[in-house]
Amino acid sequence: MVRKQAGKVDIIAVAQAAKVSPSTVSRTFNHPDLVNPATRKKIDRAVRRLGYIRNRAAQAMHGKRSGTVGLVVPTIDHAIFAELVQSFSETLEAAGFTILMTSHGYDLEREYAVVRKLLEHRVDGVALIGLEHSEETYRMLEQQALPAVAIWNFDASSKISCVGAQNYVAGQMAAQHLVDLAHRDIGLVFPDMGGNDRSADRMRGALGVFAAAGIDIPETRRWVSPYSVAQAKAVCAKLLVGPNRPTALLCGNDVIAQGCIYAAAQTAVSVPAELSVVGIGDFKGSKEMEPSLTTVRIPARTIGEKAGGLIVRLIAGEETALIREEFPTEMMVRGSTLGR
Amino acid sequence: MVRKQAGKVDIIAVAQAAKVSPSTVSRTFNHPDLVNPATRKKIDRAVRRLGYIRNRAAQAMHGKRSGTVGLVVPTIDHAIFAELVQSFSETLEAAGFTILMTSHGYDLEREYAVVRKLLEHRVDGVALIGLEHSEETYRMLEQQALPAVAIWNFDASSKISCVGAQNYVAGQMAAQHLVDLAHRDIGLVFPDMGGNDRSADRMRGALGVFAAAGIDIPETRRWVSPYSVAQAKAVCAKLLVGPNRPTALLCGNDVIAQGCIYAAAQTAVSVPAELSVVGIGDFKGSKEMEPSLTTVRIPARTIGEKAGGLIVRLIAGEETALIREEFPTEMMVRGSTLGR
DNA sequence: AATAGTATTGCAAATGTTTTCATAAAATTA
DNA sequence: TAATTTTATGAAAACATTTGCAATACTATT
Repeated sequence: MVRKQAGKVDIIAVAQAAKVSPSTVSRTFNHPDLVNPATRKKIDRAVRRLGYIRNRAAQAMHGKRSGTVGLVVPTIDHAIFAELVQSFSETLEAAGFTILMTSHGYDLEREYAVVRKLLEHRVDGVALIGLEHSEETYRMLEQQALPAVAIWNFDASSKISCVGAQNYVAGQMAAQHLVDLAHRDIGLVFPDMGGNDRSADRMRGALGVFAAAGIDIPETRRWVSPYSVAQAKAVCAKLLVGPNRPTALLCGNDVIAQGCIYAAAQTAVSVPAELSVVGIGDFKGSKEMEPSLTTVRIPARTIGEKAGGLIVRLIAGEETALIREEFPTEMMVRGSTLGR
Repeated sequence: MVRKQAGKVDIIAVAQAAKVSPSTVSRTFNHPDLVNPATRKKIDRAVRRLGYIRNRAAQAMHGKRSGTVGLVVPTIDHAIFAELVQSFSETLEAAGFTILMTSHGYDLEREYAVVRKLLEHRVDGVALIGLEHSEETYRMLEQQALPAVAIWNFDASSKISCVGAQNYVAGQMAAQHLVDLAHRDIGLVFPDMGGNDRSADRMRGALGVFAAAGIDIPETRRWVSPYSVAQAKAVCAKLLVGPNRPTALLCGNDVIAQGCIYAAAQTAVSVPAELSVVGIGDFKGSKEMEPSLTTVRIPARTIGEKAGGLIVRLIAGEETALIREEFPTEMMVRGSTLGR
């Protein structure tokens, strides 16, 4: 008697049930046009009856694509990445891919490890957030000759394909807006910059504009806040009490800006009359809050979609060179800022 | 001369480079204690020099686990799922798994298709959101005897393991709070209930409490809003104008509640003096907004973590029965509600 | 020094599929 | 009706690993 693990339905079991060879079953899946409709029907029935599910792992061994794309994010739990990830994965799913997602919590060493793990799973391509990655990560990607795209940042001299905006410019825009409104005493509230080139670029852009306008931002006017409404609110609440407060706050992103606006409400500082607040990102809800948030729009959905499309093309081999797509940022002037 | 694809480094190439057999290389990875430390070092060097990356697909063929867990969500782009997904995946990554994530946009047919695709990739387990799934999906999971857990809802008679809260109770709590505050003219703002048992359960719970208190909520006091601050704000702004408005609003979740509060600010209706607003979920930021949102807390992080832990145990075979873990909801009374 | 263990290693079979090549059957043409 | 082409199928090799078994090389024991 043949030993037959219950529930262990493979292509051979299907072949036996349908009284054909395994090759034919395989063909029904991969090249249906090559098999007789009648046979196909028999096989379909057997597949259904046995509850057979193809084994992509075994397919992947034949140099076939695995049908997966790796996505590496610092964390999903940020409004902005959620939006990005959603549009990126929608695009890829529409093209028949499944997303292998991992996060590294802004730790570049861990990023290397997770990318490596993705490669072990033989993903057909990888997407990373930003352009700041360890040498090792870049080397590995290059050596494996794997389609890779960096999402979120645009850099004309990036080592891998990228789809995104110039955070540097976003920082400039936000700063310029405040300068245009004649603010001179400006506070900066930014997240920590370790392993986060987005933030660093924005800060650089902003400082450049301020310097050009002859505005100095001393250390005492710079605050660090994690990416969290709660913590940003706490940080801002502290800086807003007392008479010596800035007339405007430039925040590293919208979540921090949101925290600042709530802090102002809490401490009865009127926005925008007494304090202008500008964010960066234009997250969902920023426009709706009261007062609505003045911010620099970075088109997350579009970027996610385009990045998805690009990696599909890269995998299909339709695109072979290094591709860089830039999406412009846009100043969204709303209710949270006012001229001096 | 042996044909040798450049960059095609497999275990055999490593074996040759290290002058051992492929078996030994394999063992260095899977049972390092069985191989001589000196040999191991040789092999390690070869691996490093050649940039070899193991092929999990090939491993998975030997009945070994794939090291992946499927996660199926309606969408990631909701604050609440982001939090859940993050804590779930952190737990799994810590246990060495990689997440295969897909979304279905609240379409149960599509859900079946994506779960099937996950099975093709031979995930070691699957996690789904909620307990409302198609018959086919349940059947397939059962037939494949795959570790599966439903996250978010608790139901004492669920067909698969579940880790979550009772949305029914959450609805009750929110309603009871308003009843306790002596509100009688109450409006309901809920998302559409198709493919979304969470919402439906909350609504049922709330209506039960109102009925018991002798409060009727006519059709004219029920509004539907998608899960979006912007749209919720628009819906609420409309219902708040005019003299005939309810004294309290019970919202299907915090995002909608947030929209309502902004709408009130926009239309100069004072919260909580003129209008009480209660949400469900206690998302990040709900506590910080001004006024802070009264809501029913569903502990997303904890649920995500526990669900992750459970599926790990299920996969390891440490847990074999159907497990159901309930996490209690909690009424968070904050600034957005006031007695009549 | 002989024996019995024990630690290492290699060989070969097995895993679930795809694909090339060959063959058989059917359809078309002369 | 025979020859030719086309269509449909199967056999077997290939893919990159793991693992049971057997063989060999050490160690410890007497």
